[in-house]
Amino acid sequence: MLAVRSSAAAESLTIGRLARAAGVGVETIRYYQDRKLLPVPPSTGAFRYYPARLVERIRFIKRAQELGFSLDEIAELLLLEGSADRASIRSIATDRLAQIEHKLADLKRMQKVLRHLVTECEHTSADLPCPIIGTLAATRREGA
Amino acid sequence: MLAVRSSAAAESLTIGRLARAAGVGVETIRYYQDRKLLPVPPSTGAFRYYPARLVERIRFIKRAQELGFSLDEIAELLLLEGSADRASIRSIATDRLAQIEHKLADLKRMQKVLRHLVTECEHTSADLPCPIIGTLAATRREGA
DNA sequence: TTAAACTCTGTTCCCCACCCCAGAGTCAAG
DNA sequence: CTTGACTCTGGGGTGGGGAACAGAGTTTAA
Repeated sequence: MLAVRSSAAAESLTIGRLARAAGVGVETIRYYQDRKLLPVPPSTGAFRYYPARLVERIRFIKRAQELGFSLDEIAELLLLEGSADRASIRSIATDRLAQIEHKLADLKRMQKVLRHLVTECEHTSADLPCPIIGTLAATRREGA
Repeated sequence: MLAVRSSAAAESLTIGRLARAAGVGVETIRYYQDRKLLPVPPSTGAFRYYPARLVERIRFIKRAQELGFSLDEIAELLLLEGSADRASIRSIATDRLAQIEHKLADLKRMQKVLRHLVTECEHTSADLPCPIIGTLAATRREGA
């Protein structure tokens, strides 16, 4: 008998079982509690017992993380969960989208430069100094 | 007379002047010293004096950072600076390029999913639950 | 009943690239 | 010679997302 600690049919789990069920570590759950992403159930006795539905909540968090949301953003999403305020939810998502697009632009620039440098390095005479180092070392004199 | 502390014509700077000349903070220089990216000059007297050529070295570091190299990678590049070992230099650069391309792929996936979710959210009835939340909350049952 | 496995709270550590502070000493200009 | 700007060493904090551990108590299966 490890379940049914709280009222009626709500199964409850110890923190370790909850962690395993959700595929995270125990410390992660405690960390999410600190970050207010998960509730801290009252301790009836020595241990705390967690409703099984928190498994879904943890998976929500993990899926949101895969999309690049920070834990703070996820906390906001959780507050808005089940609310009718879809504009606010969209706003968090579009902010995140903008961050992603910004980062994409950065990375594409880097990719272009690095690709160019590697190609240069492959195709210039081995007697000359390496163009990768050379470019990094060069003081760019804009005008000249 | 604040220069010419060391031998002959090599101008030397205090750490603050070096920092300003290179456009970084004093702490950054000390940090780079800890990380072995910059030498720690011997202290002749109470203060240390830095050769002006370190300005170029710091700029090298900063330019490499803009291309996304970590300080450890930059340390390797600095060791190879001036060497004829262009294959090793290229190898560091192509590793970094691979990291960038990996990250680009991740971000493009996220972008795609988020764009889709935002569009869905905009175009579905306001009476229904928000599809952004819904998707995050949904337990993916692969088979069904 | 006993031993293994678990839980509790609290603290500390990890990576990365710095930033900020304190207090004491020092240097350069006026 | 004073003043103000600087330097020295050493320590702490940041954010993100946890991991690891200590020491004591608890539960549970055999």
